[in-house]
Amino acid sequence: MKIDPIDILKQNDLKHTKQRVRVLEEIAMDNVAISQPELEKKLGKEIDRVTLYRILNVYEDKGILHRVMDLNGTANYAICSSSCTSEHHHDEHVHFNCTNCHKIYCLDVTIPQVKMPAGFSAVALNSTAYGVCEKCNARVKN
Amino acid sequence: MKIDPIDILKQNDLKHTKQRVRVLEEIAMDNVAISQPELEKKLGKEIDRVTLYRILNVYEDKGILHRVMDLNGTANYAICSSSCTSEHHHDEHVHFNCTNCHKIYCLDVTIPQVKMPAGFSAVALNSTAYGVCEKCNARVKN
DNA sequence: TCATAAAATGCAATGTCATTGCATAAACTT
DNA sequence: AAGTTTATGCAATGACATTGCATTTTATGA
Repeated sequence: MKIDPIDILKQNDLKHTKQRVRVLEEIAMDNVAISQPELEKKLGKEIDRVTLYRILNVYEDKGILHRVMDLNGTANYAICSSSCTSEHHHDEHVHFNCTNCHKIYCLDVTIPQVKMPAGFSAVALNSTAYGVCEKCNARVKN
Repeated sequence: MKIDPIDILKQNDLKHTKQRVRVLEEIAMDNVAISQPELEKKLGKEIDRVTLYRILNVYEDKGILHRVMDLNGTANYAICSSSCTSEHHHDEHVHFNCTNCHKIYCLDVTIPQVKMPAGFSAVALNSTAYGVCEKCNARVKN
């Protein structure tokens, strides 16, 4: 999937600023979700802390990014599939949270449906696996 | 399942203090996970903020409680099944996070196993459904 | 039961992280 | 190009968690 930050901004009626473009570029870099602290480390020289928060919030509201919480309650962000809108976030894939490098991967694995008990109506289902990721496993072996 | 706070403390080599007992009592009250802020609201008069944090941490370390993060990154705590130890948390049931009352339920539904991509080794799998819970659904209908 | 040692508690201070208000700067419109 | 609207950056504030230390409480053994 090709990501064009400028297209995304236009489609969502957002003004085109270099900060917003940079954030999208950074998050689209690979298929892992990136945490707010990491983003801040990478973009801190170019973008103010506050602006970063605001951009991330706008993107989440618009359905451009989805937010995943890791075990420490830190927010991680990844590009949403194209079907997400501000009304509906479809985030129906399994996440993988590496306990070594703390990266969160969006796996290409759909979440198996589970039966809810009577009275409970679910609108979304999240699933996160914890363990050691590809890269960290490789690093140990070699 | 019957919960006896004093037994639990003995089994885990923890000193018997009234604060520790109160925390366990409060969390064992129903089958939903309770958040740190809620606990603080309920116990704030009896227990100092800091002590509460420390107790929760000890309980988590010992495998007495497990911690679930909600969408806002707030920690929620629930009594662990008896098989949890400080080395291994088995938390292999689906959680239900009510978007109305924000309670987190531990459902009696085991998480379906999912296949990991090559290279990824998972040691734990968490699953959380979001929606409206039993009680909130009932409240709307009547 | 009392004295002692070990540990938990409460308070104050510190640290981290997120949010708000406002002046300035940048982007879209005509 | 000028004016309006919106985003940005900075400073201040607010919410939340952690650490150090003095005091209190619990467990142990005479």
